[in-house]
Amino acid sequence: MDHGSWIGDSMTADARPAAPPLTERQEARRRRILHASAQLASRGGFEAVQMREVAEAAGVALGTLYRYFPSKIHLLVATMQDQLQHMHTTLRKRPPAGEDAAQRVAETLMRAFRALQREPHLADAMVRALTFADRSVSPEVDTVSRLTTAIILDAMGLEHPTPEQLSAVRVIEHTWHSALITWLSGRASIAQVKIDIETVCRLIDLTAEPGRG
Amino acid sequence: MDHGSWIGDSMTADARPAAPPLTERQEARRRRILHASAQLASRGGFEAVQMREVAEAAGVALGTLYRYFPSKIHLLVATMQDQLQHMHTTLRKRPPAGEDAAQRVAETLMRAFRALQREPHLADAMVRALTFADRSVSPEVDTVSRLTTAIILDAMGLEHPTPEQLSAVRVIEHTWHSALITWLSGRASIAQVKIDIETVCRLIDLTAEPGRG
DNA sequence: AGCAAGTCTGAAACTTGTTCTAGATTAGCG
DNA sequence: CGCTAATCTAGAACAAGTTTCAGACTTGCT
Repeated sequence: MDHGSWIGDSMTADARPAAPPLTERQEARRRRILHASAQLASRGGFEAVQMREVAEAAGVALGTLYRYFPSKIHLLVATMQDQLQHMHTTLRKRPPAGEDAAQRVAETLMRAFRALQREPHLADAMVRALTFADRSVSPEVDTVSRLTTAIILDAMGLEHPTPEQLSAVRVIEHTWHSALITWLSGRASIAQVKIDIETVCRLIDLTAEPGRG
Repeated sequence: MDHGSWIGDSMTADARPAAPPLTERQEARRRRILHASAQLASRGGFEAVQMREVAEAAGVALGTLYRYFPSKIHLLVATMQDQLQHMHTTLRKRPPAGEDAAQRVAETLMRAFRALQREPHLADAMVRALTFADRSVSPEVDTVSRLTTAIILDAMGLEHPTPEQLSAVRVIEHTWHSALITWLSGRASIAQVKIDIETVCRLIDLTAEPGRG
């Protein structure tokens, strides 16, 4: 239940001193662990990411794995953070081309969705971990959430969103996560996820500032 | 991984013969189990619902518990089904009084939210189980989803919703579940959940049939 | 180089969800 | 009532996440 401080623990709030800078070998270990995690997840989803196997595949002792990531959930959320970062840079290269903000956001999310479809097991592991995470993972989940928000705001082309627009973005994120869950558990089709995304994106029109981008 | 057929397994599809009718003692056992589950969940949330403890509190052997509910997730989803049923009947007694459909839905969901706030640990256990459930629990999760849909449609006062309206309802459900998650994990305040609910309910206005209730 | 503090390893132990087994109990039926 | 199949019980066993520990290795510092 209680995890002490761990390697890479930067603690956003000022509760603890800033992150200890990682040595090169530590950085390499961290990367190997995340890579192993993503690899195993790609094979068999959440259940296939077994801590002993991750440790072995990363060439690291079990105790060390737990020092870097204090739980399986932490590990998978960090994996998602990693993947999202990739996606964000990829998306920045080819921004969506839609007419209005709603279209661009929908297009962006559908692009992300297609990427997830290529690795459905990985998506399963990451999304399940994200929604299952309890309070002890809040800072990490929050980072993921901020990244997602940034991606959506990018697509909207907004620098200084109004509170109303931020609400719409939050609702879009809610829908995005939950729609993914229903798809992953086989309760909704790809087409249905598409419809839901397009539906929720219409909220953006409701909050558009007249005479602005 | 593979659970055989179990007590109370009614199997909506015609893959298996219909539900074996439960004897009185079996019905009583099932109730005791669900009661124990809710009780333990109310104390300490998801983690506090431990299968051995549930079995003991229900006065039933561990193997029997698993015969009635093939996994902890199944048990908690069934618990949620149970609670939702109560809520539905309660809500029917005092229908929401708002002017338009969006207001009534928002009011209904906020009422449900307040009920959950009274037992936050129970809410934690049920909602986490619901979103963590994998394909093997799809039928049960689907039942919960249909119940939720029914509650929302009740609030809207619709008998024959259009496909567009059903999309809106699905998006509202997505927001509802995901907003609850963020609240439970301490990443969103009660006020923020309220705003998100009200925001997403504005979608209803977008899909209102002109000249109909 | 040589020491102190911190880190990593390998292996065992512990926890809780899940499965299995042998025998006792119960339900349905002639 | 007495039989048979299904169900229930107690308890062991197994699986995977998590914790712990003694000893080896690194790092930073002088």
